[in-house]
Amino acid sequence: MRISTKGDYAARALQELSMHYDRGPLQIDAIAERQEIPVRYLEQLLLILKRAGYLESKRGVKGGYSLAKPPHQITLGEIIRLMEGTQAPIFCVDPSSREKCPAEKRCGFQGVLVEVRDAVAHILDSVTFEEICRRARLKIAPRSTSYHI
Amino acid sequence: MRISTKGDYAARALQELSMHYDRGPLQIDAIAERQEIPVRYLEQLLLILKRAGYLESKRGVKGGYSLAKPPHQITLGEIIRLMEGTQAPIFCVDPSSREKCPAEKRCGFQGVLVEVRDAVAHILDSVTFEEICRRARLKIAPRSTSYHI
DNA sequence: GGTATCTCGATAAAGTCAATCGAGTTACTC
DNA sequence: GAGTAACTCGATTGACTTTATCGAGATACC
Repeated sequence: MRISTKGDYAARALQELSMHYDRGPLQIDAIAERQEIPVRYLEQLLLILKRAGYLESKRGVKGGYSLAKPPHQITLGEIIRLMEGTQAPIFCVDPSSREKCPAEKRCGFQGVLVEVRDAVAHILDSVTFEEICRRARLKIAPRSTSYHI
Repeated sequence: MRISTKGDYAARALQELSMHYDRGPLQIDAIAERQEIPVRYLEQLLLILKRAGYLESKRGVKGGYSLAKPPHQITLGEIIRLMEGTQAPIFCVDPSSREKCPAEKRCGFQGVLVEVRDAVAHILDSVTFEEICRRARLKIAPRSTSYHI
């Protein structure tokens, strides 16, 4: 699995939105500025997230984006899969691909690659954005033990 | 981590050479044919493997490539790293990269990505080409319990 | 001397990634 | 109801990477 800027930016945007959850919409410009993402590119990514049901948007003055569900119901794994297309390290162990490996019958490492894929998926699917927020807050204010959303 | 044809082809070539270990050199054409790899492309990959010390070559009639060390001393992990450049899912957790993440101070998922990187490395580094041969042979002749190199 | 084979660097075709742009549409505010 | 702030959407572009392909050469064996 490789994470390109697409998945990276999307995850970072969702982190910002999670940290702002229940406090009204956040504007594209604000997210882009805080995470140093090109605005016009972020625009596209937020649209993808919206169409997939993760975000709600509001137009006009005081508009912006907000989460369509609480941070603890969104995992990093689903976002990466949505943005990157797959998590498989190689096409022959990609469940969403129907392309078949020509050497499958004499391939000794396909099994290993399946293990890799599953290990990665297990880690990413077990982390929600609530957890990501918690970790981000620990970095920003390491001494704080309180927990605000 | 993503495995492109480069790492894929290299690993498959090494598998062929491992299965032929101690039985003299194998020619590029033979390897290419068995694994359905473009000959002129495989040529380049074998050169990389040779320069890195994994292969020996012999020119002229009955020449070809052979392993420079026994299959159990080569891991899939080192080959993937050699061919793909890195195993890190993203630049900010790539130990060989000096590029720094601009958002590190407020990033909640860098830790998760480190976990992913280490999990992948652990799996790939624990598999040698001896093991890969064993698995390939099981596929080719599932009933055989004998073990030949 | 001739043939089989590896060696090496240059080049090219194709695809992907990461934006950038322009022209909308919607909704709020005054 | 005019104006402005904000999201929407599709097209395009430039750079880069991947995946080869090619031609000419060097080496070893018979």
